[in-house]
Amino acid sequence: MQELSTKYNHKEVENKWYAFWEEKKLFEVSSKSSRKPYCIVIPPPNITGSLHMGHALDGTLQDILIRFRRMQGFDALWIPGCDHAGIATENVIERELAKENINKRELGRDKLIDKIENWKDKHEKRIILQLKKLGCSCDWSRFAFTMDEKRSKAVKEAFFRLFEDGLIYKGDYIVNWCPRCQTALSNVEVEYQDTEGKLYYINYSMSDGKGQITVATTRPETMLGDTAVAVNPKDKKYKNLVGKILLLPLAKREIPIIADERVEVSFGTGAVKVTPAHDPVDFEIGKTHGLANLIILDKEGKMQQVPAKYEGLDRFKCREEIVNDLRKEGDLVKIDSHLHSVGHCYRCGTMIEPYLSTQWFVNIQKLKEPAIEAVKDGDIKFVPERWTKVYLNWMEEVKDWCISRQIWWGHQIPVWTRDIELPANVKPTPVPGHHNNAQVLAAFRQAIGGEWDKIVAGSGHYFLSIAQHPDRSNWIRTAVCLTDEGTSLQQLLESHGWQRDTDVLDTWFSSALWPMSTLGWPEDTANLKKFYPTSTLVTGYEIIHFWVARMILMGLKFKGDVPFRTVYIHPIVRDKEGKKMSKSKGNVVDPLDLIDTFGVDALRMALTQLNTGAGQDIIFSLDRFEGMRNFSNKIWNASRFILVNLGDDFKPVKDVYGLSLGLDEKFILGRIEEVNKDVTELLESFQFSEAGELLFKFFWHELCDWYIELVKYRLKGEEKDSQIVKNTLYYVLSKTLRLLHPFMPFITEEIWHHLISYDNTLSESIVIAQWPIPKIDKIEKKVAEDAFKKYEVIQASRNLRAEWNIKFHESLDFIIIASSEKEEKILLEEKDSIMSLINAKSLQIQKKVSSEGKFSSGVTSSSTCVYLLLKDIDLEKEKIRIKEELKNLDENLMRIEKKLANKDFMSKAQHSAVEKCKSKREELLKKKEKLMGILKTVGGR
RNA sequence: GGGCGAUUAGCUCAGUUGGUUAGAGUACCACGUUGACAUCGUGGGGGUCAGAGGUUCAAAUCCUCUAUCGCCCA
Repeated sequence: MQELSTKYNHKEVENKWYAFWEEKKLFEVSSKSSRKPYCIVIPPPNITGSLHMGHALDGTLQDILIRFRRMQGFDALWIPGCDHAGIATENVIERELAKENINKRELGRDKLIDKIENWKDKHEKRIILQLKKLGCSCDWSRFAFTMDEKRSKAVKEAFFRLFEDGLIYKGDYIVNWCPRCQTALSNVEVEYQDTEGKLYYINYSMSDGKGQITVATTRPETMLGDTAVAVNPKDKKYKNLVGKILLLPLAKREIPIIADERVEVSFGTGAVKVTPAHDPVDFEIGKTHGLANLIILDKEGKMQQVPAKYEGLDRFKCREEIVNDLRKEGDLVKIDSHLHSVGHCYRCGTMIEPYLSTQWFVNIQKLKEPAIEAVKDGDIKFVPERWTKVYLNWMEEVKDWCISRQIWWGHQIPVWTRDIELPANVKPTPVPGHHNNAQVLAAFRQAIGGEWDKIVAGSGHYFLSIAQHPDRSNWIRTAVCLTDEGTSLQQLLESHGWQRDTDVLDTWFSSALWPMSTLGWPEDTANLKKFYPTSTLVTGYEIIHFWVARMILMGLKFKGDVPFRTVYIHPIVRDKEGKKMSKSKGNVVDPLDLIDTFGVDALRMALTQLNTGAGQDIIFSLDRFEGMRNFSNKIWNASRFILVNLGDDFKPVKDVYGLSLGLDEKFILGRIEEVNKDVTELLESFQFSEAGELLFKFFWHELCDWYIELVKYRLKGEEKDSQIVKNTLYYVLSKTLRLLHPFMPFITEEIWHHLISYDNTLSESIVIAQWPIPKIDKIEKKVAEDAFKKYEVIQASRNLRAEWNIKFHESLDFIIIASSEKEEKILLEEKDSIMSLINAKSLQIQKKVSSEGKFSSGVTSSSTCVYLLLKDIDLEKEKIRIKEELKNLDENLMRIEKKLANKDFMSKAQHSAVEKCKSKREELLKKKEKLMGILKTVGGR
């Protein structure tokens, strides 16, 4: 037996085992094995960042599940990977370029992508390293990236099929535009701040000069783009005005008054201006009412297509001008101050501009039904259940998914378009997607010089969509979607004037395919057959919409089956003030720092316990990490104690239950079987914190505080007895280590390797050790009851020592009077171990004590009396002490008597509740009697 | 505006379908280094379960309202 340090040194231990696991390929899973599949795909961290506490929690929970299932004998496959985070990544690189005064447009698309790829390789390595540091047992041979070849293939295939089915279309959409960064922002990149703004009340006059209506707006400059004024149809004060025509001030353009339910009656005057091209709600209203979209701002936020006076003005400057002019014309009624939430660019802080642009969409309305049914029918289960509602609410009201982004880093949309003029006598097909209109097709063929057939002959997979040109009659817009890039078909198309769309797809488009694409889809692979649907998805609630929902939509569409059976939703880790951690706030905690300080096992255990059942957000606090570091040390030292005491020659028996076990053995063995059963059930039902806490309590407060303390003296005693103790310790430790392993993989592996020296049938790594099977038939309720009687006597004795401030090393004389024959028998049998734990010089177990004795006394819950003999006892103090206890007991007793005196309780309460109450009363009465007796001998009444 | 959730010890949090004297980690107090562990041991103090009503024999737990805080969607 080598020397073991008295302190657990996590750094030494952690460094060696991950390399060992990798070398032995313990995490790699084959699709050919016949074992049952259990599969998790990682929610891909994005390569812009390093891992934060959220990832640490996410990774820990997934790893617990995977390690648990692997030990249970499943083919437990955890597929790792990263996503390319289009906008965020491109922006990081752009910022780096900006430092060198380079603009991405000068650099060009290809060179920018080269730069990003270099950067990506570096960051991807770092993320992998971090996941390994966390102990994540992923199958690294299957590492996937959303833009690698296989995943790209999946993206193209999915896009093609959706396009072919007419589920992808191009349309107008209001995006969040940053006039400074010159790009559209995704919703998550917009930060909303409550801002003290102004509410302007403006009079719009009727075109016939009869009357007017007052509208309220926070952005008067956009009035130049107004195409209507809207009121709520339920609003009585405007009922008669709906349908009337107004003359827009300053622009002097005629616009109608319309009625729409989306108008809030209580906002301003209840009448609002409608600027469809510059406000998301107005855009929706405009669509309903067929209003024109007037785009009056350019990409830099300057006015355009407005009266010459305002043309080219910055939006804020223009606001001043407009307000002045309205005032001059007498159309400005008043200006109120107004608090509202305004979106700002998360990178540069510029106020974002809702901006109308043409984007690609997936028609979700046609896909969502099965995604709703799957969850309603229980094909997919959310844990905790309450997230089901969040998912369903969103899915039921889902809008079509805007999948295009005006950036370069991502999957470029595989569509080539060309506009073609038709002969005057042919009418274009109005609906896109139908290229079976013979007349149009014929005309189309003719229009491109009869070369179409030549172009497409034997040139692979394509889909041609023809639609009427949006602006020119008698023109068509053709769009060809391809499944492959760099083909001869692509070259031919391009040489014939087709141009590829420059947009790229939303990162979530590729992530949505992740559970399939990581298993090889669209190929019909053995992996896909074995592991799809995957078992569990573990992720935070903030991406239920972004990701979980879309994976379900895509899985059902392309595989006809859900992507996973269970979605485990965990909370967000917040800082100590409850704020979300973010780089810009500077409140992030780096898990690697915590690992360095406390050890990764402590970090994992702490996160597990903080991730409580209710799914409450986790408020970061160091206490728990410290506590779990201490726990690691406790495990280390208890194991060290056991190993040292087993000695070098120990050989475990085959069946510990075949030995003649004492009460303490029976108790601790019964408990480990129980814990074994409970931890298994808890993990199967995703109750991570409960499982972790149970193991913590068992190890520290049952195994260490009781069993190990009780048997210390026996290890030095008679050989036959010490063998029983050693075998029990060995058995319990070996089971506990395996139960702890999913939570604390490193320390358990380290100790496991010490156990291997005693038993060469143990697996070469705890990673692949069999999950222990609880021997439920060995759990005896009576054993626990008996053991508790003994432990209570010990506690009572310790209590007395503490009351009189007597140090433990002072050996003392004790007398016990058992409350029953049965208990007396137990205590007699257990006398030696009781004496060792209370450091008794002598211990008499007798029927009664002499009334002249000088002792301090305590009574256990079963009314066994423990007497500590003292030479110089302060009888007054002892009296007060006993009286105090009696008072306490009386209060208790009164409460119970009151209950039992209540007729309603006796007649209506469950029988078991009444019985429990009665036996409690008996217990207390008996105890009271003993205490009274003691009080009498002390001389008090 | 719609929805979801929270409020329990100084701090961070548990508390399954109502029935314990309401628990844990941490902090605090007293005593203790007895060879597994001071990252420890033994013992202890500390809570009107946000507030008000209600249902019930019985409420931290179920219902309603109020207050405060947080999140999501619009």
